[in-house]
Amino acid sequence: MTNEHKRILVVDDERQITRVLRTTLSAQGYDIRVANDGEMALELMKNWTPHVLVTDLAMPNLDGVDLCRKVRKMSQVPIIVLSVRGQDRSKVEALDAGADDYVTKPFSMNELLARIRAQLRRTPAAEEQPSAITAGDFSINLDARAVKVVGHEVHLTPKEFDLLVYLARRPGKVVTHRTLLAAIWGPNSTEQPEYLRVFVGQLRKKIETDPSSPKYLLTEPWVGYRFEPGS
Amino acid sequence: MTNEHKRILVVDDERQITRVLRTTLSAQGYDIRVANDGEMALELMKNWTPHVLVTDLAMPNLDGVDLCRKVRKMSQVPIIVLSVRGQDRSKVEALDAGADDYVTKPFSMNELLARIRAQLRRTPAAEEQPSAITAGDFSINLDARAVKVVGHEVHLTPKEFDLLVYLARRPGKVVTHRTLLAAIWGPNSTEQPEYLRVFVGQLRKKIETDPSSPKYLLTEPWVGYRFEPGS
DNA sequence: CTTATCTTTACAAACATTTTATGGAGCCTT
DNA sequence: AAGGCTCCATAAAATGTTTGTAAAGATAAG
Repeated sequence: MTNEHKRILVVDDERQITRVLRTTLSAQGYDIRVANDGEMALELMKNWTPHVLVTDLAMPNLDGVDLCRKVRKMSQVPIIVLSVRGQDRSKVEALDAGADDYVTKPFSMNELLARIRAQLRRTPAAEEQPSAITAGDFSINLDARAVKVVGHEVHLTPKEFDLLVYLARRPGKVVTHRTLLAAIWGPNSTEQPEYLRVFVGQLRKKIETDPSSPKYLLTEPWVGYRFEPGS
Repeated sequence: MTNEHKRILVVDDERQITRVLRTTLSAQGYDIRVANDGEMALELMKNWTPHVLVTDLAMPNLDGVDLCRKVRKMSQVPIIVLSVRGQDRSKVEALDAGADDYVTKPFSMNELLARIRAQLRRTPAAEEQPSAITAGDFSINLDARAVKVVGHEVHLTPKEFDLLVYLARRPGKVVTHRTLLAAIWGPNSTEQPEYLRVFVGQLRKKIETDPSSPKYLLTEPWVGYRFEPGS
């Protein structure tokens, strides 16, 4: 099994830790994203649906235990908790809150990697879980490839769908033409930005109420496009 | 959730340990059986199919790592390894051999109990495959390989049946051509998507009221097919 | 040998994508 | 302020691929 396309969300407020984890895990071929607190992690969960979540216990805003509880309400993703606290009370609390594993800091990176592999191994059916992106007016069911805008279902062609999903996973962020072309049409097609305009236009016709003054799929002149999920 | 009827197999050659575990786990309401080495554990596995396996690493006859490997060939039961060895090498080896968790001795009983709960939580009813699928207008008897659509029985050939069942198990989800071909015709046949069209056509002739505008077996152009059970 | 099933082939229709063309909006130079 | 330039939006034609369907050949079971 390759690690590619396996997404791991790392949650920790200490930059030191997140930097090391990002580097090491990326080197293993995993797809990594980092959140600095629980709130941020929950936001990311909605659009990015990682295959494993690795989180610290002590954090500002929303601590690890509460994060576990909230995540469990929306997902079965395996959770590995990292913490300096070695008492059983902490461990029991975290595990009963929904965590699947608890590793005490300082820990060996090899051990963490093995534990991640063990968690990934248990969920080959990860594909079976309905994955969806819900944000603002949008609800995108990745399995059914169905898109709903304010409750109204629209049908998209493959490229349109890929384009929307790519943007919807990065709400509010400007994505350059180059990046979009590379993401949807492959890295060799970054020279002709022609299609992009056409497809953005078609997508707008399907998802916008008034395609001539877009609300969701915005143009960032000279740079690229940006997706705003609305309300 | 009650712990009753949850079976835990404890494997350790030290009577001291097994006695404590048996007492504590039984007090929690679990159903316990003990094996004193790996061989014995494998024997027991065949007839008793525990919900969790807790095993020591160092054992006569068949050690913990080998036990993991052998168990994994026949079962997906969660395995928790107990060991005095705290080096990452041991941990990595055991986890990669199929263990789901690794606890270093001495350990707190509360922690072990929490880890057992965490493992049990992940496997609710994963095992049982229903012998029939009923959804919407369809009723599929997997044993008899018989299909009824709105009460009307239809006869399907083996491949047609396999195709329908594969799709019906994932209602609403788009299944790619590649996946379908691999599932029905074997992983080597993903290059010739010819049959698929033909079989989908035949299946439609048999299950759809109007095959030219399908209602149940839908095409997702450029992607694959999708099954909707109707009403 | 007959029958049921599976495989292969061929072609028109349906569809997504790519290409091309046109008009407009904003920015810079003069 | 006017012209030239680039970038953006849109429509529509051209291209190429995928899909539905029928039917003929191949294979296996009884």
